[in-house]
Amino acid sequence: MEKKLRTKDKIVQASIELFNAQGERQVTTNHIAAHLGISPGNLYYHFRNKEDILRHIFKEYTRLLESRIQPPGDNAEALDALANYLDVVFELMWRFHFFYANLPDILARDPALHKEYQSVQEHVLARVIRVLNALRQAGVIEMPEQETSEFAHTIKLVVTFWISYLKTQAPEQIIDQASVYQGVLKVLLLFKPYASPAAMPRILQLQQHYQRLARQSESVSV
Amino acid sequence: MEKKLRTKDKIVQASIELFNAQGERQVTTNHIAAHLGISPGNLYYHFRNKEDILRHIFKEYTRLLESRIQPPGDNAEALDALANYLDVVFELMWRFHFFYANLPDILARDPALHKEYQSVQEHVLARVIRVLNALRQAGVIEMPEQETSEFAHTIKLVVTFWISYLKTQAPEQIIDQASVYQGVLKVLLLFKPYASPAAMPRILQLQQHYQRLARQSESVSV
DNA sequence: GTCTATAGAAGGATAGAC
DNA sequence: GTCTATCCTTCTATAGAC
Repeated sequence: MEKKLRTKDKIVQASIELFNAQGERQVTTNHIAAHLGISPGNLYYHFRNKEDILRHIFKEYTRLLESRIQPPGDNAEALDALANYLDVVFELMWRFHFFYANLPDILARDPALHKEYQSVQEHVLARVIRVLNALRQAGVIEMPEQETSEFAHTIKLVVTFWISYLKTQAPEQIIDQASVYQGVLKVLLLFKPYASPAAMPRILQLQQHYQRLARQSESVSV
Repeated sequence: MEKKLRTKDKIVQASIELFNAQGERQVTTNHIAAHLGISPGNLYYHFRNKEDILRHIFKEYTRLLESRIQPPGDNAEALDALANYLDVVFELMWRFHFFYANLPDILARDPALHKEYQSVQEHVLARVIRVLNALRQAGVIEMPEQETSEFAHTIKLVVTFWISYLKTQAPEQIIDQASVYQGVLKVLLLFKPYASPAAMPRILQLQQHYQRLARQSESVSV
């Protein structure tokens, strides 16, 4: 929240910016330093190497994820929990989209980061399963209980690689916030065939909500 | 089919092998040359650069894809067309899994290859839509017509990034043929909620077929 | 904390002899 | 067609002065 950032924080913020704009692989430590008007030596005073920067970025990502997602105890309304999950996940996906654009590559280069990522993903999977079970119990979806876990994996796959899919389909890598939100619609589509007739209006309402957010983007008509 | 391969073909074959085993990014032109016991200079006599090799590999991939997939006119049985699509796509995915393991990265480095890939993908999308329409007309699935295209994209996304998902989830990148076939099961799961009661037995039968192929792998229990 | 200068390593690619 | 030798470029990372 402070206006004055220490150099270390400025490096993290500039890295996120540059990675998102040009791709993580394209941006070197020298580029980051030049962008900030500092020397490479100074950057290496604050971080051991580029992986070290990436780990800090991931920590920041995790911190935001955990702070924004609804606490598990909050049983207000099953569909609200789903919307909250989608809101949080896709907004962070937009803010850190460089990470999702080349996930296997980034993880393969740093086993320590890969481990951390997996540990976070276990929590995410558990949360998705919890949301699905709540939706079943609330009568929103009709889904065999033994399919829940598999379905949760499918959701996670679609969410995680939506950005990558966009990049492989689009002629240029024009990823904007609206195109990211088209991914939410893809996830909702997965739910639709499971929706109970009674819950259909609410699902359609949710769909329209995200359609508005995704509208601005004509980049990909998928 | 010939036993004697020209050096150029040997380079392509060795590249596929090494890329699959160690990842495309990790394998340099020098590695490829050394593996074949030839000089780097010799390799560069046959190929302008590494991208040139990758383009040749992709051409080989495309050739196999088109030669094995059922011709569109063949209206024998809608579910057979689906099985044929899954068989061909996942078998080739296994043989060229390095390509799928880092698709956005590989495509981002070579705009020409990206264009070719997109052109092939358009054909694939059209084929998937044709299969879906055939399944609807045969009464195998019940799906609103206006959802078909979106659903086809979802299938393509899940297929394309199944390998990447495996790599992000598994502790080590142990991709074997059985784990690749678990992706077929994920795709079938997408179909299940749309299956008409009458067709369910056939779908389950297909599911069991691929479960046998996927059985050997305990690497990931997703 | 920050800078300048530079070492060091890796990979891609080419020249020229055979 | 193939080899040896080598250059060029890019990037990471460190040493040492301020």
